[in-house]
Amino acid sequence: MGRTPCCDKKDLKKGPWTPEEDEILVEYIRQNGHGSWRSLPKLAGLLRCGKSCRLRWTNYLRPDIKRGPFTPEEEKLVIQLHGILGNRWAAIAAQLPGRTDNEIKNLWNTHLKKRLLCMGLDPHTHEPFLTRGPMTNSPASTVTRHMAQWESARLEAEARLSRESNLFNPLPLQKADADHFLRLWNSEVGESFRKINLEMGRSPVSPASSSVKCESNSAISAEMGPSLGGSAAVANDGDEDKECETYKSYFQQMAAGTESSGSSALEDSSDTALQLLLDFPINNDISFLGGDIDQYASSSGLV
DNA sequence: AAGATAAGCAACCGCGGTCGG
DNA sequence: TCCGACCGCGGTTGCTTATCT
Repeated sequence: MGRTPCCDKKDLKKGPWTPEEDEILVEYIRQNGHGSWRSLPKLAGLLRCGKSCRLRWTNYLRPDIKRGPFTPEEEKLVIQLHGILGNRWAAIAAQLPGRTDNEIKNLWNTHLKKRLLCMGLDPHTHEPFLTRGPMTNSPASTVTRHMAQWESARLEAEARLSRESNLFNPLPLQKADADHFLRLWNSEVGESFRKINLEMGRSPVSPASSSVKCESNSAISAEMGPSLGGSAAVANDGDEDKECETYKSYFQQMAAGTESSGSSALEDSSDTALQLLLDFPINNDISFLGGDIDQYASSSGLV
């Protein structure tokens, strides 16, 4: 019963790959495909375990891998997706063509995490350290997390779909993504998500949560930027002030919503948050959804 | 110039889900 | 239905290179 062991690890080489080994692996996969990773090393004549071969191929030798430094746009996208998905590197990598999960993980651990820390942001939550307590209960933060949950599920399904469709369909990924997202948004799933947001807005909110303080531009972008798709966390151009104003007005509306006791105000703030999500990043930051997103958005009455 | 330290990155390890026998 | 191998993923390690003192 069962299968034979994966590899007995005896006489198997470890450590860095040599150019000769790379050549053997590439040539074998080019001619035969990888098939079963377990049997590949033996068939190809490599003294490596299948796992090592798979890793080498997926992280380094695959022909569609984009080498070289990350562009600011890619870094921005990684930060935003991390705010939504957390440390799910494979799901993040699925949105960055040519980049591997390992590469993105390394980028995050060596660059982006430090960048957020320098800005006073918690790399795990993307929220400011200083306003951590009240903010975690703030409506903005709650809305963000609910959105993140929905968005997380969407991206996971999307990543799976794109992997599968790439096997058979050479069509550009981005258009398909945009279609998929908008169909989903306009479907019952999206509808129920919007209802959840409204219901969540009715739940009691501590008065302390209204004391939203904008410690700095970066503090604002921590709450709005990564999670809602804003870009101030990595903004490096002249739009920072404009973006900050957008964030400030967002929080003013959030604070106003919690100060008034009526549920309608909370519903409004949820809607406002949703609207900002739809309005704010659509032309810039959720570029992976496709260049003609405006057309889809307007035709579906989202903007 | 040399040693120490930091940064970057490739690769390994272990876990959990899935699937085959 | 159960057991165990396979696969993919995220966390971690360790080597190499760059920078600092």
